[in-house]
Amino acid sequence: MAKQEDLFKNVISHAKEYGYIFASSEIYDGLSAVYDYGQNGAELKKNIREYWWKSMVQLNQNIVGLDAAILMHPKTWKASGHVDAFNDPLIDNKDSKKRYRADVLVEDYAEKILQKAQKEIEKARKRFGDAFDEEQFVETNDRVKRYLGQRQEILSRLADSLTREDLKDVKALIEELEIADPETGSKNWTEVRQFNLMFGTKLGASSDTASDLYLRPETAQGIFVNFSNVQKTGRMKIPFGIAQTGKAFRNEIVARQFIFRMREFEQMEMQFFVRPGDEMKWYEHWKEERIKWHYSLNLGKENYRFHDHEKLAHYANAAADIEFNFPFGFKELEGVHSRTDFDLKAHEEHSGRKLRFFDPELNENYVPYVIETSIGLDRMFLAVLSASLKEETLEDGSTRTVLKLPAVLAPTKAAILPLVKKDGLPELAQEIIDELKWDFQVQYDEKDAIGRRYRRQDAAGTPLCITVDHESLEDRSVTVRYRDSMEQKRVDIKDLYSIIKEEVDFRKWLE
RNA sequence: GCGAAAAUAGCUCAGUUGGUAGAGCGCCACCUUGCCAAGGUGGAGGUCGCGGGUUCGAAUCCCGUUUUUCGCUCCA
Repeated sequence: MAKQEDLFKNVISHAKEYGYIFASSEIYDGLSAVYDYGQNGAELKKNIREYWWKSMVQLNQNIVGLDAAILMHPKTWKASGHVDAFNDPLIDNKDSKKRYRADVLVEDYAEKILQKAQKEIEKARKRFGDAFDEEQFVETNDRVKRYLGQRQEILSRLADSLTREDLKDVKALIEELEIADPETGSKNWTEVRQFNLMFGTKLGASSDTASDLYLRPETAQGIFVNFSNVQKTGRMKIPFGIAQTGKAFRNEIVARQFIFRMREFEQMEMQFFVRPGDEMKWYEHWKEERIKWHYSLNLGKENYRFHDHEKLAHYANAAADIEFNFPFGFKELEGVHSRTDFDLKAHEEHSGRKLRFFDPELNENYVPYVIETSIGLDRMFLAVLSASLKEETLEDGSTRTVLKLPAVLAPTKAAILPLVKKDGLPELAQEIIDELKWDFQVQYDEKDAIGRRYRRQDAAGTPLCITVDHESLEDRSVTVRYRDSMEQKRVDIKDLYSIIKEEVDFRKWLE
């Protein structure tokens, strides 16, 4: 365990040292759970995004892209359920230090009263046998009437307080009912506080006329509200998908574990619209497709596993996570969800617009069902980075730090190194760069001994080093040195393009 | 949000009972060498996280605060 913590610390400090990730606004002490991507991080992140985008949009004729705005009409979040689901009144117990949802505490209490009433009913049923009339009993038995009345009173007062956002009254209710911490029995509660998981902002410059908006907590809704636009203008036929990458924002109570849980993060989502009844077939299809995508990067199959949801969200009828073995254990990396027609139906109701598809084969109109694949780009970044960082012991007993990034994702594809910085070697190196830079991200380095430069590129994740020496001036050949094997071979300068291409080719990696 | 720990140069860390701020690595320049991190010379870089207090004097003692890490909690 201690070893795992060390590994995670190494990943974090390596990420900073080699220009991958910096704390946001670091010169002002940083901003909690917000990070910036540095010169190498920006490249790696872009390459991951591109690897995903190509696999979705470019390789599938029935999937198209979209780039919806972060700001959306406030009704969107009412329809999606986020206004209700992301608004939790929370209360802490001062003795046990446990945190609970205040409304759940009260609801559980009301549930207990209901159980008492049901016990009475069961008792009566046994007593009266077949002659038992439940309806009549409930209406006439004082004890049952009292229980049910009590329950009703509690629940309506809770609902009333929550709609008025009167949190003081929720606290008062908990005190009046003498609700105790379910685990410890303590009644020493803090005030009830509202945590809105969505970031609010204002549209309009003057504060009195401005209207309240939210920064989107997920990118999916941008796809749903554009369903008909894309379907009609793209002449899309079911089944088809809409893919999107973009920022989403959540005001997490506790955001931690480096870039794993951030307040501002980037999602890569694809919503696949299918005929109702076909959803399980497509759910299985996309589970398989997505895990194949992950395996293609060779980060180790043993580092992935599926986790099927037992408890389903309000919108789903099947859901699985693809979990990755991060330095702090297996955690969610991607979700594949069968979202039913929940979202499109909700938007139909709230907008009054039809979000349907006319299926010529069935000759009927329906609201399509949706299979969602949703992956956190920042989490994928962390997965790639932490799985790639290796400390190797070489044959001679010395060690080297090497970042074995998949070459297709590496920020710099090749470093061009003159053996010495004289005799015309730098000039030839520069000539090679000027030829390669049109197709690949390449870098020049002439500082320090050649061995040291190799190691520097190893640690930064560059898959290839190309060394120019005196022989190069005579026969236009150079040494290519491979990061992972440390092997070298002599090649012609004119072959460099195809050698690099072979290493970083999208098709070679994904097919 | 609660509890615990930490914060000194780009990085890793020393810094004695309170007395002018240090090392190694890295970085920059020049010289030398040249195929796996190891040569030489010179140089830049720090209000010791921030704010207050005690003191003749605070990196060091006290209080507060911010950030980070770990545990709990939360996670459509």
